[in-house]
Amino acid sequence: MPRNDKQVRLWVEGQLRAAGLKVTPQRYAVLDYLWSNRTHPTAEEIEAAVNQRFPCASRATVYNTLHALHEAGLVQELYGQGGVTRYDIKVEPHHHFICRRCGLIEDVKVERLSVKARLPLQSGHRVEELDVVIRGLCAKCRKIAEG
Amino acid sequence: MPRNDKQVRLWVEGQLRAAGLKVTPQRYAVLDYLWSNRTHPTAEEIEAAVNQRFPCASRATVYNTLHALHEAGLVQELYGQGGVTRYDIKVEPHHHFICRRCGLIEDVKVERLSVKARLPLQSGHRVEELDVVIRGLCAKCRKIAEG
DNA sequence: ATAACCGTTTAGACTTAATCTAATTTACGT
DNA sequence: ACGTAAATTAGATTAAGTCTAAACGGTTAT
Ligand SMILES: [Mn+2]
Ligand SMILES: [Mn+2]
Ligand SMILES: [Zn+2]
Ligand SMILES: [Zn+2]
Repeated sequence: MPRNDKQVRLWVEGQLRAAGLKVTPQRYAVLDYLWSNRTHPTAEEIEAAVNQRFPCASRATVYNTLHALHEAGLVQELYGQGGVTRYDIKVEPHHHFICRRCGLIEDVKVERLSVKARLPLQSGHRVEELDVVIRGLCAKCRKIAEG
Repeated sequence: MPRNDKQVRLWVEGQLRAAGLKVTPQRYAVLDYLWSNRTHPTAEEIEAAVNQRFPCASRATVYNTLHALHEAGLVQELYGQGGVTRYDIKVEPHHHFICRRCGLIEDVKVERLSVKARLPLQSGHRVEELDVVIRGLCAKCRKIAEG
């Protein structure tokens, strides 16, 4: 796990190369942003952040990159209410709490959840991944709702 | 659990009234359709099905109804790849398997999965619901992919 | 039954996340 | 350096879902 800027650079480049992707400034910027911002940003937020200093990535490229990273298993896509996909770097597996009122998304460590699937399913499907979304009211919205 | 048409009619009407909703032909049609079609249809599919005989529900009404039923806890919304929400009547809790290749959505009985959340979360959030999505390749796509 | 109220329905315009396209640029192996 | 396949781009396009203001119709009270 990289600690300083140089290590992050090498890690990001290594991850891209390992996924068979050319290392472009755009891809670097997107993956570097996701590495240092675990806030489940939307594609639009990523585009804005990445283009803050020197505009360098078009919308199409941001989407292309995110899809490539997703297929490479480096990035998780979160589909939620509102039809806006959010993106999350996949450094270690974790689940999510989502507040139904304010939309807050919070990581939930796997240790706080015990999920055991009786696998493989009888149907012959191959299970690759288990996404758990805990829904409810965050502490803040709870206060408001409970009065 | 209703068995014949008349019982279904009474059940559907009762559910609507219990949710504080007026019983309109449009709402009846949507809920009745979801009762008898557990295929995770999209709003568009529901609209088409409901309007097959006598057009009676506009797009806005289909969405209004689905949202009302969702808020009443009668209908579950499934957000997935492609930004198209799918709807599922909530008769008994269950989870879902989704094939990443062909998009197949299959119910997974809760008995096949043991999910235990160490709750409540320390954060003070109120947990209301646990959605589990099992992702992978369905038997059919598995064969194609594995050659 | 009648009336009146307010929740519900409606068509169609509108918003916007995401995709598509075809021309241009660029990373990288040789 | 060069050549080529891969990647980027601006802008048009698609389509899921929302919004609006006018008309309608369940429900309840009389
Ligand atoms: Mn996360
Ligand atoms: Mn289901
Ligand atoms: Zn909240
Ligand atoms: Zn499949």
